[in-house]
Amino acid sequence: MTVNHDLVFDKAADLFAVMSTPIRLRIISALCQGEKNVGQLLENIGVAQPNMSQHLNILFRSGVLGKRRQGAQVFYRITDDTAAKACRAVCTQVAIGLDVNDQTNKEFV
Amino acid sequence: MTVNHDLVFDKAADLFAVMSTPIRLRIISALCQGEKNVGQLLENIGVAQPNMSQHLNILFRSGVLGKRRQGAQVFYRITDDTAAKACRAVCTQVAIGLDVNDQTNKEFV
DNA sequence: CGAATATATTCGAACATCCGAATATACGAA
DNA sequence: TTCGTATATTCGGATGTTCGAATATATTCG
Repeated sequence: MTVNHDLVFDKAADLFAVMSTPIRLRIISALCQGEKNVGQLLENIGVAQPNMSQHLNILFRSGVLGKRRQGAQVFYRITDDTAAKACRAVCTQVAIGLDVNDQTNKEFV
Repeated sequence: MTVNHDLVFDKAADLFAVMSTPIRLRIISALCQGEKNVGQLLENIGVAQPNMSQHLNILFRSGVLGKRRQGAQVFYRITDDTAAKACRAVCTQVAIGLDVNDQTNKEFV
């Protein structure tokens, strides 16, 4: 039994769309270092709080992130390794391309 | 000398945006098997010719594809391995997720 | 309970994207 | 040059995305 290619490309395109804004890539990158709550993400990433919330929701609904509430705070974490790896791979390659003086630059998580 | 993260995330997001439609993923996937001209791509992918041309142009301008003219035909090829690998990796993972009966499904180029 | 903090939702405008239709350009053959 | 084929461009409408502003909800503390 083999999978329907139409569906695969549709779903893959959806995932790429989820990763198609710098803010969401920043969020994924920040969470690669481990679970963080919204306040911590706001410290790292220059974006308004409601805007952050919307981006987090997009990442959550797409399955890239999971969340848990702890008191008044909500902690997000990466739940889709494929997305995180794609983020890391592409960001690393882009960084190498931009930084021709340091081809070993691998600082992207 | 270290690269500017803002720029990296911007450029990576652009690349993800380029890969965020099923048609363009199909094109990339088809070209992983080797260079093809526009007519051949039209045979493989159900899309109108002007539409195909627009998608090819987007992929070309972003650096994912290269092209060469040979007579009346234009041949496209993959020039950005990172994009092709990201396409392959994500499509394969999505396919595995969709096809729980065949976890070894690796047919995506 | 009321106030303070943390996070989420809704709304609307600005802007971007995708497609189909029509048209344009490039090349080869006659 | 004219015709036929191959590919590209332009335009417009429909649709989607992003952001800021305003507001709503959830939780803790006093």
